[in-house]
Amino acid sequence: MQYWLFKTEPSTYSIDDLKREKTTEWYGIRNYQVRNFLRDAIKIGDIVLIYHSNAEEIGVVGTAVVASDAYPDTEQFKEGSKYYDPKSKKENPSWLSRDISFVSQFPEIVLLADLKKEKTLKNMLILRPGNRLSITPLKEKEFKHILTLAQKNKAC
DNA sequence: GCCAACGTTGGC
DNA sequence: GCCAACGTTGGC
Repeated sequence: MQYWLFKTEPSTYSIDDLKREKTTEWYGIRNYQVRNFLRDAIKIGDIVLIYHSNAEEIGVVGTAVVASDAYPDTEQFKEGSKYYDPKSKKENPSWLSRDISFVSQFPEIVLLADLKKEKTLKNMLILRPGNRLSITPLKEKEFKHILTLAQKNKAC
């Protein structure tokens, strides 16, 4: 079992959208390192934290589970799509997607500002300045710690 | 293959 | 809206 953090801009796709759709194609990955995570490292059944970036409230908002193997990103072939890539050929697609399924939405967002206060999380990749990967691996310890923070919020 | 210019990400 | 950090592009 592995843990991952998936970033999304809620104005584009939020935890609410995922909750409504239940399962979605996680498309639009246009970074080779992240593409390789999707292809090689990520497995069906891995647990995902959903993170809202570039938003009024930045932080972790819920959990999901990886629900498919990697397959060609459907947007890369759609002319006019923001994610259209004319260099990508159907017989050798550049970009991959996986499906993820909604698991839970936290009662309250766990804010980035609060994550930064936690010693346990100080090595978490998302907190590293300049980190721009939209998917990052999480240690089990980090994942569980964030769940604990989410539970604490509920108690307040 | 180097590297400057440019574009994008993402927190503030 | 600003800007630092970083990836990508393209001329040489």
